[in-house]
Amino acid sequence: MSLADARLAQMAKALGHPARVSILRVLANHACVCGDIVGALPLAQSTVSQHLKVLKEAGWITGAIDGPRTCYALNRDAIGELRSVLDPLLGQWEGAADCSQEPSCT
Amino acid sequence: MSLADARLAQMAKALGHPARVSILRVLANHACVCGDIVGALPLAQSTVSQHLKVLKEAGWITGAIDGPRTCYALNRDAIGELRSVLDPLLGQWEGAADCSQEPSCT
DNA sequence: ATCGTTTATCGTCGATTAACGATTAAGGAG
DNA sequence: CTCCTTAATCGTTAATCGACGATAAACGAT
Repeated sequence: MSLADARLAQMAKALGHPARVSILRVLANHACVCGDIVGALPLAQSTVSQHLKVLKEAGWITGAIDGPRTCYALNRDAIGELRSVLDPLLGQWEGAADCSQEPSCT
Repeated sequence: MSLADARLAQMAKALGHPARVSILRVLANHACVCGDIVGALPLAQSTVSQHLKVLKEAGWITGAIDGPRTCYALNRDAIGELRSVLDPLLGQWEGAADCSQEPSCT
């Protein structure tokens, strides 16, 4: 229930949709497009806009207004943040007790 | 839309709830408990059971039946799988074009 | 000032999720 | 066999999500 749990859950939740993973992949390859994402995905413009909003609120991307369009880019800080939150959890993995050898389970 | 996208989304979606992150943390610390998780979280037994089911279906944990109880453990393979899917994506990050310097955005 | 382009927001609808209590199923202990 | 414990499942309810079309807002160009 820690704050880190909530933050990790927020980032993971934003990742938890195939369309949003695809969007991140598009942004990783290309530069920062916007309406181009609509062209790259089989989704309506409003739907893509919604997904972008979710990703932005979770901190995965940034959006810069550029005239009539908005330029989206990956947020590099998000990587570090994800790793800093995920690694401690995954690090414990390695040393985690194995059920089948634990007396509490047999 | 690749298969990897769907898999990543599936794992992330399962992580995308604070209670499930907490459950993973409990399993990382302790050994593999089961009803103990109910005691560690402010949730009803049926709710915890549901979350465990989600985590198991996503491959995050394994469940071994042990008499009248079930012993849950972190699935070590999940770490590797997550990393193998996530790292290539995050790796592209570093080389991703920056919006503010791209001609397509100015 | 008006038009066309681009994106965000609104309203809606069906599907899914999260939570709970109640019930059922499976074993171990007496 | 009968209790007791443990966990999974069922049924329900409220809330959230995902998708869409339609609309509105912001801006550049004519």
